Amino acid sequence: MTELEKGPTGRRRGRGARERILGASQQLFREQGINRTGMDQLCAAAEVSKRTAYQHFTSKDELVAEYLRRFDPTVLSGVFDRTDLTPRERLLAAFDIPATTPLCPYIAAAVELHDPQHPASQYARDYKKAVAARLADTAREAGADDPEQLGEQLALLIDGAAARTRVLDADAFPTAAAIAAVLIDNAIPAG
Amino acid sequence: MTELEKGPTGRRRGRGARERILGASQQLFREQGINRTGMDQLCAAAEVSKRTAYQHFTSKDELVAEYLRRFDPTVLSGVFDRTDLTPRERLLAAFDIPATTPLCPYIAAAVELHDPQHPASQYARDYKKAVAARLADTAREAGADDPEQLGEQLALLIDGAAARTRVLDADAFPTAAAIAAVLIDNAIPAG
DNA sequence: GGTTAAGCACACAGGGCGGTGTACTTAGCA
DNA sequence: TGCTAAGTACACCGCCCTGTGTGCTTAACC
Repeated sequence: MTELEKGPTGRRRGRGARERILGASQQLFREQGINRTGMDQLCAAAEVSKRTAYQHFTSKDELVAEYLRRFDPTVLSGVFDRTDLTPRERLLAAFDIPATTPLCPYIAAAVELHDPQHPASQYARDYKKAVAARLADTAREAGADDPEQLGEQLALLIDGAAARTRVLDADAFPTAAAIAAVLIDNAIPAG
Repeated sequence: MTELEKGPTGRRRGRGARERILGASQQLFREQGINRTGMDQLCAAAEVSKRTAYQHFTSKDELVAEYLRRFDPTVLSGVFDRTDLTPRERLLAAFDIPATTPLCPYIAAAVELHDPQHPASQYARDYKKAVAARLADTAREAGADDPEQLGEQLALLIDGAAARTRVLDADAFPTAAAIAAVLIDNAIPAG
């Protein structure tokens, strides 16, 4: 006599609570921020009882850490995997994507959590370094003089565009892309 | 028989509460963040009773707005006023200063308040635009081809360095300064 | 010296949040 | 069919936070 909806697996709504919690986190933490999203609201959105949530994650901090660790990087990695683009085009394409995303969740998390020792802050650093490394790889592929430097510079541009977009409420990625074009042309001997 | 300390004006500690509140805000909001700083703590630091604080500011939001509106921009404006430097040197000097400041308080406020309609968010936008305008002025003075564009670009670099410094817990301003040097040299015909 | 504005001390209301306790229900499996 | 793991519903605790009410004290100025 249950009126609960059945998922694609044919299981009861309740099954797979952990994934639904993480899914709701992705949405709510980004839209509203971490501190402004209470566990009550999050559980309601995930269609999960609060008790269950605290059986999967011992605390909200742990949930936040997992949310950042598991942050879906397909948006950015998708750019690096596009074989139809030249390395130079791939570097520039990195500035087209994030315009849709309001602000890099790692920057927001670093501000909101405000504790460099927080496990989530560690994941944020890891992610930032990983992005810079991938940019450096592509820069090397493009034949840049100093790929590490260029990768770090491009990563800084992305973060700057993200932060400025957030504060000014206006897309700053075109400006960043223009700078990137200059840097890339300066760093690649042949052009 | 009062044991209260006397200030330089000879007045009782209690006088000038508003200024002390704003002063404590400057320190605590920056060090701990806005949301993590309670009014109790702030009043204690300002040596002001809570009741008095709420007579000067009807709400914490109003205090936050005033804190941002009154944010002391001498650090940055001091750079622009240095007549001993060439315009080009002044543009580059803008990347030496903010290393001491943990993160531009406006970026932090935009994340913490999370509401573009918040009056403080308006002040944040005003400040960002003002900085970009001053950079553009100096760029024009330096003979740049497109001063507005260069000013916007340099402002983005500053924000990027600030954000990245915060997340990575490592000074990113040298990287930003290196990019700035490239942009400036590219934008000024004579060099 | 008396008036007035500014400030103080302190308790407390009201609400939200993180987190827990308890008793019940369901799905899957042997 | 009966056991177990997963989930549910819901009340509840304690904490902290913003904001207020009340009565008292002090400084400044005429």
